[in-house]
Amino acid sequence: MDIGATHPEPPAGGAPAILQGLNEPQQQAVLATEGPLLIIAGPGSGKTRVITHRIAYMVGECDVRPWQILAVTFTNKAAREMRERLDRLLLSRSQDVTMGTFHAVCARILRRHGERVGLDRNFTIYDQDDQIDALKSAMQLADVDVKRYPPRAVLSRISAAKSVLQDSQAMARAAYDSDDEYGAHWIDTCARVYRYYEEALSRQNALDFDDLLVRTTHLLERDAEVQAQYHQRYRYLLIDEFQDTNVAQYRLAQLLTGPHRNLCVVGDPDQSIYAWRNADIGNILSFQSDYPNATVVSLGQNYRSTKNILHAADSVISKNTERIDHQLFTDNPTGDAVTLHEAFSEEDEALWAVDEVSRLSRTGRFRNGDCAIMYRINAQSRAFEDQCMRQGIPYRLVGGVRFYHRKEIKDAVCYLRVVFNPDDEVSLQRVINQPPRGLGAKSVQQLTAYAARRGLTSRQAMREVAAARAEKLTCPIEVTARAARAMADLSVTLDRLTEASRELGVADLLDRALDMTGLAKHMNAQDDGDERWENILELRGLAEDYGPSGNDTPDGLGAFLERVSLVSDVDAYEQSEDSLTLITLHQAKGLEFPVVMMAGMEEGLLPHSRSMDTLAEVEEERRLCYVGMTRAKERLYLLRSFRRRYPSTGGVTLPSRFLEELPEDVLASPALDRPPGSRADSHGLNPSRSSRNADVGIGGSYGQARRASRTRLGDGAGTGGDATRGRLRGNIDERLTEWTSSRRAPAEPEPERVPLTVGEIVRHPTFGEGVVQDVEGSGDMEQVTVNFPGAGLKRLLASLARLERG
DNA sequence: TTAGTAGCGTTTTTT
DNA sequence: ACGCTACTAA
Repeated sequence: MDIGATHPEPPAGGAPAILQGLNEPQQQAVLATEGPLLIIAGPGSGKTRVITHRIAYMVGECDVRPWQILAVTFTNKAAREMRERLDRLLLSRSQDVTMGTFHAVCARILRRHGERVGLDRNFTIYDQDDQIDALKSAMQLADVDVKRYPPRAVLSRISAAKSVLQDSQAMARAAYDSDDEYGAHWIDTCARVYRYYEEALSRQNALDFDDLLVRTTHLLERDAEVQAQYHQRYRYLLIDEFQDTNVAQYRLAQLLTGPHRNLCVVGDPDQSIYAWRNADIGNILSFQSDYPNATVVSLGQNYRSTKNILHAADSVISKNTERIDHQLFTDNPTGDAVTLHEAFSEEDEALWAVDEVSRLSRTGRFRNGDCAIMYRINAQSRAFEDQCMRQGIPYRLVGGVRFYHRKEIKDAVCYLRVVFNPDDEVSLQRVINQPPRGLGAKSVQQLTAYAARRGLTSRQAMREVAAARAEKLTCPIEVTARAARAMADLSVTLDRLTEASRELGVADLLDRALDMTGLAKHMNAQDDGDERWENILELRGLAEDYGPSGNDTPDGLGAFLERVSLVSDVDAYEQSEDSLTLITLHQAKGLEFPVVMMAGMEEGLLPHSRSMDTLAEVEEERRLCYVGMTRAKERLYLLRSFRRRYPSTGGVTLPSRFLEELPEDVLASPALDRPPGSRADSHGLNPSRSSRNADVGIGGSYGQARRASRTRLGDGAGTGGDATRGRLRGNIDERLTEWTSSRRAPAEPEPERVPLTVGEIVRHPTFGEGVVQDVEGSGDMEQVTVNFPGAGLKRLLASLARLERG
């Protein structure tokens, strides 16, 4: 608590320059270098600045060596940005500060010391697709019906267990101890699959994402020597985005923190948006009880957004019930009103948004690069991409269909993975008949069955086939002569490639692999081959940085594959200067833009239909909305479309409940000011609209309607609340009004809901059948706790959840 | 037994 | 507009 007394060597001669321009709490956070520290940092509070200044202060003023600092970030991108900022403060010395995600840090530790817990250095890292593949095989072995137990659901249960460091035995025990027979059976089944899955991954010398954390934790727990080594090495630990860490990560942080207890965590409960990935906000509470004497600093002043934007965001987030109230304030100007625009279709939404961006850049006040369009799901990006291409607006799509998930990339990478780790079953299965070489389902099945009987991996079995063939003996596996030859050939090819990997750089190895396996030829023969080949070339460009594997080269094939698994952010490479950013709300965390447009502010999209059954889910969606809004510095647009081709919205949409939570005095709704006639012309439901050419955005009635709204936008005056509400209620084209009102605003008051009772059986569209365990509140606030055998205990808002009495 | 195709159902967020 | 399954032709 008494910071001045604890930090080493208070600088002589007044305040250090590094504190210049920081407010009092920020200075406190920078100066508290020794001991545990918790920083609760609201959006735009200069958190990144505080962290980098803190590191710079430690190195510059406190005699801390850069390599003694470990900074854990949420994404690789965040690490890169932190390093760039730090570079400016520390110059070259920042290169010695270790930065990266938990997963990257763990991978490094395991490559180095994994052998101490029986892990081969050449382990493969399985991503989610690989996990599903491996899990399906495990379920087959465990004789579990994939129809009744969807692999995704099972995997997510297993992942939840790993996130709290529970192994299959512990999970089985938990199922056994459970007094709920129905749910216990489900968990027990998962635990059984889990055991097979564990064994399979261990045989294949593979780790999934969760394993990276779990295995590193085990390593540090069981090997005091290694743990002490890291305590020696890292004297200062820093975790950013602490609200998004899971239990395993927190445990890991504690293990890495030596007796010095120099653990600094930075987070914001209101920006916790990864609970679905088992992030546990309880970590913040745990930290406070584990380190009762921690210095706590709260950064509440916002330097990013205008008063209007902050007010709007605060008004939304304050609707969360499970929340520690956290006051935000800003000295920034009031700024422009928040703009609400309601389009008729997703194409119109995109047209309007891109038009608005180009209009803003014509005014000279903003550039394309100042603007970002944010959305809930990746599929929404398409309409915006189309519009950008039509209007010739340069854009940068972040994430999207992930580069490494494209089929051709995945195939090429899997070949390299098999070359690197011959026991990687998942990758081998994927490429064994890619390109088609006569090894169909039957042959592959025979191969795996033979391998299983003999206790071999498939790759070893293939070698036997090749050996038998070379000796002109009969094939040990019952397959056709053609299949036997194909197996033998592939086996020889892979062995040669493994051989070659010792002396070739990764790019050359890739070339040879593509050639020898026939993948290159196959791809070129395909219709969309050109595009695929482009992607392959991009991968090759990445591979050029990686040399031969050698014996202990740190930057060989292994490093390349690790990078491919852990770094998903390809677009970091083509950061062209002045282009519009298209990004999901999740990915936007930690970023800021002068102009932010949030698209698809509709029920079913935000909040997403798959995340609105429980109060906890809706509150996470609300936080997501809050994160998006607080990315905006100067202008915030909220976009919504009346119609959307998205199954969960059912064609006609309802406005997001979060729009209703906006304060009325910061809104401007430019569409209101349009002359009544212009709308139908400009936005009409004419289906041929999509075929028109690109000049429409400039001329035509649409442009006029937009110009009419511009005057209103400029003066920043808020539109009356009633009018705004009226728009939300569907004060629009008559055809639509009919549709929407028939769906949304019943003429008669809704019939009183008959409350559910404990013990009643209900049916839920996603979770299936369950038993009501508890009922609280009434009316719209009626909350029920239901035990679904397939999904566990869920707390649902009865008015929201689509429950049927069973 | 394999390869190619037609039709099916399906769509969150990501280290 | 996407991938997976089931079917058919070879």
